[in-house]
Amino acid sequence: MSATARVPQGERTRAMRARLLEATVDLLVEKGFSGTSTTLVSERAGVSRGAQLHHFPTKNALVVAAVEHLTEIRGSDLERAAAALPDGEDRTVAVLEMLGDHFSSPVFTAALELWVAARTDPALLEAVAPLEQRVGRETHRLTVELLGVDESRPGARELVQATLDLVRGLGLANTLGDDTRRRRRILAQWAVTLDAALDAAPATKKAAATKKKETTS
Amino acid sequence: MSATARVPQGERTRAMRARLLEATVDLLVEKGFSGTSTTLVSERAGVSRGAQLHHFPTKNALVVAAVEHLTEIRGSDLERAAAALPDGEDRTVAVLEMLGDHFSSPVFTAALELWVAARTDPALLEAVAPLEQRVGRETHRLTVELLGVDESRPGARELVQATLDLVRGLGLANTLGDDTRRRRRILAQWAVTLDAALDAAPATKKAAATKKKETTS
DNA sequence: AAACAAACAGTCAAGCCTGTCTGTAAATGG
DNA sequence: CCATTTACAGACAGGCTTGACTGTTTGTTT
Repeated sequence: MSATARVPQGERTRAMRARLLEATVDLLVEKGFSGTSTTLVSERAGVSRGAQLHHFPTKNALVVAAVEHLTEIRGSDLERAAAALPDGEDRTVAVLEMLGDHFSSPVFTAALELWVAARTDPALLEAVAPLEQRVGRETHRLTVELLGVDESRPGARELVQATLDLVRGLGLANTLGDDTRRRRRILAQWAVTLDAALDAAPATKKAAATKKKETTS
Repeated sequence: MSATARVPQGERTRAMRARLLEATVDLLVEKGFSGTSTTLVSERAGVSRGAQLHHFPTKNALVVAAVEHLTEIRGSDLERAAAALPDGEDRTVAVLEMLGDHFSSPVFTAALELWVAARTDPALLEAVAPLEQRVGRETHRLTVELLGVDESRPGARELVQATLDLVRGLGLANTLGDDTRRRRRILAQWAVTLDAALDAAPATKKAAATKKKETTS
């Protein structure tokens, strides 16, 4: 009689899929996209080949699910990091370093692998493109909010975009070796320049809340 | 005696290797790194498998040679594009667009594939890292020269680096679809900001030659 | 011109990867 | 408590890739 439902099926499925997706992301970072074979994933996840194929019938299904999983991780990572930002005077530099760190983290590396692979894999592209676009838009929105940028000012929007493309480029540079020191120097300088550019003719800048900086030496 | 050297061996070797390397680079762009199999390369190059293995005994040898080949192409491409730059007043924007175009071109795409693959392939990394570093330094030098930047001024060097990392990021964004319009807008704004930042306190700026801009509205 | 070396051609085996297939255990529903 | 469905296990075949290997042609050297 005791032998009724020990572990409900929903729970089992969730755990199994989670383990597989985590292993997939880990392997993307460790071995790259082409090195992430389904056999390796099942081994790494401690899941039998049969079970894996049950939950994800094809490699594409697995990878697409991994893309979605990764997108969620990236989103929550960013929000968490944003919430932990100090409110002090060096707000801009803190925001930039937070972004720079994110785009140099393993999650970005995994995303980069998928990104590059998707370029020559139509099926993957179909899954990656919309999600990446979403992440891009959200990151933009978040950055605008964190920096208190008035996007109605001409050029402001482009400067935010440039900032994000810059950290993407820095993230790319970071994949071939630790680039932290260089990144810090560059972002510190960019923070000064960006502030100057955005404060140039403040018009109705809502950032009245934010303390204005006349930092320049 | 007339039947001496019809086609000298050196010539044949050079032509054969060139065909193989070109095919390799083409396939990197078309199919990505993992899609670039040695069989495909030999087919594409119109070279027998035996001949291929004669010139490049292993895939690694082929790819490493392709990296070097690509590095040369990138170098000469950049120099050629630099030489073709107009001398007019919008020098900065022209330089930035030239860089942006280069980092959005097929050669960059091929380099990106190698770059990403090298991250998880020690043998490849050994070949890619030093060459990429060289290209990076040369690009930096070229940019400094084209923009007439005085690197002795604090922050100037970092702004140039930021510019290059930005175009790298823009190049990355361009791989998932044509991004030309957005890139132009961003670079136009970046040019304004960069000029303002570099001209801020001109000290002994040698760019006395370059016309000064008080563009800001 | 003869011997030698380099260039070129194509076949073959070993290994890996993916996805199919058959079989077993566990859980839910009546 | 039995039937049905879902979860899990592992063997297997087909395809592709790499590099080794044998044989043929072409250029070089003396």
